[in-house]
Amino acid sequence: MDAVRKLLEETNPEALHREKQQKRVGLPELPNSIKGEVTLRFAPNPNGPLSLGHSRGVVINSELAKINGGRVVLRFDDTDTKVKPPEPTAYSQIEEEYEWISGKKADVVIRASDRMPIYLEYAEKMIYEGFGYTCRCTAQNFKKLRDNMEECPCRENDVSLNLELFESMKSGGIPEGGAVIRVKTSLDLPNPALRDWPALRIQHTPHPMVGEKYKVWPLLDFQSAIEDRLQGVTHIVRGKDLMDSTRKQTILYGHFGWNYPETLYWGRVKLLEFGGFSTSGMRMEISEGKYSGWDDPRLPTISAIRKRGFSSQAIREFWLELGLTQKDISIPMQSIEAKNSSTIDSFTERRSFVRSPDEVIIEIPDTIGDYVAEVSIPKHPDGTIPGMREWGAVSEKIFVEKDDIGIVDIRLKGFADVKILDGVAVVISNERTDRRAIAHWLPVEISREAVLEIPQADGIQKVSGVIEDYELVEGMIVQLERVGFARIKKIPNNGPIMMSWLHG
RNA sequence: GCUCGUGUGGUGUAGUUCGGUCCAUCAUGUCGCCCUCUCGAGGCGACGACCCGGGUUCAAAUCCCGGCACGAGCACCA
Repeated sequence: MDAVRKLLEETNPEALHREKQQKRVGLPELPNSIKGEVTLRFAPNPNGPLSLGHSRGVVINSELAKINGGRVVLRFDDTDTKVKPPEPTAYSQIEEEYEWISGKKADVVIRASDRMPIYLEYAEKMIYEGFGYTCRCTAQNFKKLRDNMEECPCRENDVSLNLELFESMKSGGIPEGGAVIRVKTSLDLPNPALRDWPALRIQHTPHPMVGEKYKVWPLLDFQSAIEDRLQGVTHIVRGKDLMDSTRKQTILYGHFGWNYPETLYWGRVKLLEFGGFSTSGMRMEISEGKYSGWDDPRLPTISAIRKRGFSSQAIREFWLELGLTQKDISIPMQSIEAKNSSTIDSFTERRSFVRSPDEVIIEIPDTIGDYVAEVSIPKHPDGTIPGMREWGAVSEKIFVEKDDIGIVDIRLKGFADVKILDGVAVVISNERTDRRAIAHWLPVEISREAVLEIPQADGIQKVSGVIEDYELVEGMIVQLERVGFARIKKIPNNGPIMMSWLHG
């Protein structure tokens, strides 16, 4: 060891003074970027509102824009009218959800369906220049040829015929599946997915936003490539399942004589409790009545988790900590919940919620010396929220959880040490006399019936009890002492207060 | 099958570019303790990892070669 040390002193003295390593925080440097001249984009399909999975894109892109002095283009990739047709209400909802997640409006908002003339123009230019052609092969036939690195017969058609066919496609003269516009690539590319890839196809299904105006629609790889160029996108951050998109688009950029943006990737994320994030899948299950709507608490959508009470800061910190690795990962929901706990805890008031409440009679023995019946408990134990919950003077009836009564010697939080026997709690002292367990409880006067709804995979579990009826407001998030975080969902004039479970 | 990508504790993540106190960072988790009054909060502590096999080197998580495992793409979806 000493020999090594000596050697190091001679050859590499700095190595001896290395500091204990620290964890790098925040996103890594954006390659090839100039501060203030960075443009990123977030391009969801508006076939439904945003899911938790989408929020990664919002967070990463908006954060990169923030630290690089750049901007984010929110682009609706709505060029599929058939397989994943757009949902008209999703556009504005996504804009709003983007703002909620990132804390800032998108700098630019565009819809691909509004910009069709531009894409068609570029398609025509591509054909005219000879690096695009109209292919009338069936998908199966083309695949067969492509797999053998063989040209399809349409490839040799001259430009005028290609243009003529393109016109015919646009005017509706060719049925769906009857033709496609392809980008010429080298056919001996090792990756078969890249060979003469399709850029535009025919769709006769009307588009929910622009109707039947267009019969030819660009595919993602073409539309996205053109639009990124037009918007001056400098950096693309996308899932690594889209690596082939990068390669296809790079070929197209080459044809046009453009330089492709820097591209970064993230791996696939699965939430253990939910699996993947399929918008179309959720859309189907909602319409089947399996879920009450996009904001059903069992769904991994932004609207659902937001309604449940997750903070956008927690979502941001969560994704930022995962960073930009290309690993495919599975995350337990618990880790987002832990993040949320730490972000909301300091500004979340405490309340007592007694489950399975049993009535207990308070008895104050004559032998007790100083006794105070008044109870007031801090709204937050650390004082981050000033003020007390003033319960007033405790009369004789209180509620205690069934399980706590069995403990016998217990402390009623914020009030007194008691001994509970046969439904009677004999007060020992207001002050703590020993290290007995502390239980939450409620005087009858300030308690009100309440039901806590806990979403489960197979339905909603309902836990009933009594809630501390002190300054409760519909919509507020509280931490139920010894239970967990919950949202006050509904305070009806009659009947129990409804609460929805957030997490522990 | 072809193509591409990824392998650091239970789960994530830092460190890998340019080999060196790296007996490896941080968070979460699990377990334990504490709490000036929540045993699902908070505080403190413990546990726990470089995919495998070779090679280069005084020195390998880091470089080279070969395996293996996992994931994704191969749609006229995005």
